[in-house]
Amino acid sequence: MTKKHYHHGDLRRALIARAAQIINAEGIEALTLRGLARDLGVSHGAPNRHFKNKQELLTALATEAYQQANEATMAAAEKVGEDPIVRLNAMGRGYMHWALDNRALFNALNHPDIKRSADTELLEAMRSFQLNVRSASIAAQAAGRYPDADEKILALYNNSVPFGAAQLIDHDVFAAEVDHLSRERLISELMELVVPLPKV
Amino acid sequence: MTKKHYHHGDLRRALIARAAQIINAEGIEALTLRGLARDLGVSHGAPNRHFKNKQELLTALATEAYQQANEATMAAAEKVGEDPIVRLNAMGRGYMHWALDNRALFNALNHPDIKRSADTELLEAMRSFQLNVRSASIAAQAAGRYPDADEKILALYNNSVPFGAAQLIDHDVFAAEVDHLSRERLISELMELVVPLPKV
DNA sequence: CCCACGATGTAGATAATGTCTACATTAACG
DNA sequence: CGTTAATGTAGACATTATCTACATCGTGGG
Repeated sequence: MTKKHYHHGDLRRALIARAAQIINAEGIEALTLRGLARDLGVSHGAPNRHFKNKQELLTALATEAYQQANEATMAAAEKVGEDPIVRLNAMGRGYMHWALDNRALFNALNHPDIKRSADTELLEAMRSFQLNVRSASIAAQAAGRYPDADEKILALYNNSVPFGAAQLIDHDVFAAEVDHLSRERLISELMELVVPLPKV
Repeated sequence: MTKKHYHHGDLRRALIARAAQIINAEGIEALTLRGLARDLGVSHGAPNRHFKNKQELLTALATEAYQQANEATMAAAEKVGEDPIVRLNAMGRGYMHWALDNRALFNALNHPDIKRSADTELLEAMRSFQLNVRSASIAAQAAGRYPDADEKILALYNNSVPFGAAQLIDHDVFAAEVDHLSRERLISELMELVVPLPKV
């Protein structure tokens, strides 16, 4: 058996990971620092060494989530090449896939109580993601998509669909739909409504 | 001064109203039953007469929110007459206006921790709202909007934009945009991207 | 008219939590 | 190899959710 270290090794990371699980499975109200400590086999005060309070833990969790979402979204764009319209479409799909594959983090990212107490690092992560989406939106507009629309409204629109749809699916409002259509097809057809791909 | 009644009068309603304020102002973690009791000048045990536990209060709050959102959305449709496409557009705008005018309730409605513990009444309110949106979506499709799209995906799409956009605006991600464009114009132009109104 | 009874509010107890503080152990590094 | 900062422990305290026994109210049947 693994010997008991006085020091955990990477308690900070373990706390964040376990917190994501709990929030996803039982909600933020069921998340307790003492419970986390118990689950990880450390004393109830240990988490305080890494997070001054519960809010700080939640903020760290959201930051992690934003960074992952950003990476997944941009990676999806890189895969499809240069066409700005194809890229924007791919970003929406990439975001949705990430959201549905990482529901715990996705929920953290959207949690109103987490955003409320954002620190500098989280704000930076949010800003970075927003900038990427906005740039892609502007590039697609330059390539001929909705040339007359207000740039800011277009960016809001582009955000809203993957963001809103992933939540609606996650919250089971559209659970039946996801059962019948394959998820891949659902996401593709949905994004086709927002950013139609050029006919080849 | 008002005399102190032993009985509050309508404590249940007062609790829900105050809870909405707290959640909106300080988050769900700051909401305590004892705090509510203090604010309303009753003993710490009084809320238990109306809600067996905190979850039950939150569920009641979300039910109220869904009913209001439903009413506001359908009232907006009624105002614009019979054309299904005009109605669908109006519903999106009506929903967004309600959401931004009632942020406390809107947040309750979207709160992942509230949906988790939905009871029969809340599920019914959610279902009713979904049915209304879906019917409107189908009617618009019959009137020629996206005739070839899958009906379920279309409904998801129609939901996602007002739902996602209202949250993005509320969470301050797009706060700057709302300052510069008037809210009315923002909502109209956004919905015009989703459900273009017929040229007159 | 009144009064018994259900609805509503009160007060105390208990277990659990967040967070603080003083102390213990360890790892890293000159 | 020893010092020091990082990390973990244990106990204290105020606050909370929730239960239970009791108090007060108002209302409808007699």
